[in-house]
Amino acid sequence: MGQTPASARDIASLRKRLEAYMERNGLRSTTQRRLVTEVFFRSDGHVSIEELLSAVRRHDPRVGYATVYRTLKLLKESGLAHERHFGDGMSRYEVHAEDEHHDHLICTECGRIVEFEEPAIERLQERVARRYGFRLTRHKHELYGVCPPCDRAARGKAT
Amino acid sequence: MGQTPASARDIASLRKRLEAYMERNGLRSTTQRRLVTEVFFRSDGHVSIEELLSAVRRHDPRVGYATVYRTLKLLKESGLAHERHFGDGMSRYEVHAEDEHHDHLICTECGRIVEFEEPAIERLQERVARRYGFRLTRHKHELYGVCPPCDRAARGKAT
DNA sequence: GTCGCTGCAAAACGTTTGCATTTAG
DNA sequence: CTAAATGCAAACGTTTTGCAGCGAC
Repeated sequence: MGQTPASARDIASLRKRLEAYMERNGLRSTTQRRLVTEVFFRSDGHVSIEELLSAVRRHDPRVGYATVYRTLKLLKESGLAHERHFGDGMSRYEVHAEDEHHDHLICTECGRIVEFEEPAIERLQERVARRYGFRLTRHKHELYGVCPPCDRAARGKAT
Repeated sequence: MGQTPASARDIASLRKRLEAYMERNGLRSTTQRRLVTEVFFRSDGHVSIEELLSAVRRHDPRVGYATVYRTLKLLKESGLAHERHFGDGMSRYEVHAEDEHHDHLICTECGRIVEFEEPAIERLQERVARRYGFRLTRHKHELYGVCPPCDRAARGKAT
């Protein structure tokens, strides 16, 4: 599923896309940038800047906040990362695989994030947009609720 | 439609719900609180704190930011307001009519917000949640795109 | 007279930016 | 050598909070 880190083959392709983008824009491949992007590509799920930075710092403790922010901005611009806001106050980032698209189910108890795809919903969205004459560019669809383990725990405690 | 201010009857009911909530919780009905809530109930669409505060200050210039924030927190907690985040960096609030539910189409050019309802999508959401065993509590569904006037303007300029 | 509320200003939060220094090309 | 990238700390915009004084009940 989408929660698992990108495979070796995927990472090679991500690296390649990034290099192409950087070359095209006269950007430089620095030690820190390589480190941050590699850690990001291998991360699973939906990382925050904090999480990313502390993972990066395990390899090189001198890397600063700003570099991580700037590198993720670059990844967004190059289309390799998606920025998400799940209402916990900070941005989270996930690897953007060229083709695939999904939305999210979020557990309000433990913060677990599950990805889902539902083509029927996508089609209906297009219909809604057409109804109002909008040309759709993107969307955000998040379902908030309680995941099975948390729900069991809650029911256990109550009564 | 949902964009228009609540009618006189609605406002009476909102006021009543708020009073009940305040009484239940031993809260006090102050001049500022009444002013902020009245302005909010009469507002149409999706107000930001800034917009709300400046509307409030037209009636009483001494009211401070903190009061508006605190009053909106109260309105959220009492279930009378919904907080929304459309990615422009600040929270927006809308009156939460007991029964009705809708989602949003947002124009990325001019910021226009259109509300929509699509029961078929709601049903599919439930199905997705069931698929993963989640007990759904709420959701966020936003479609971003270009509204008809902006789209026309864009096409006019190009080519 | 309580105790909750207000207004102010200060702090907090995640994020961005200016600048001197380092480093890739 | 030049221009881009780094790391730090300071600035940012939004939201929250501490506190002395005020006002509802």
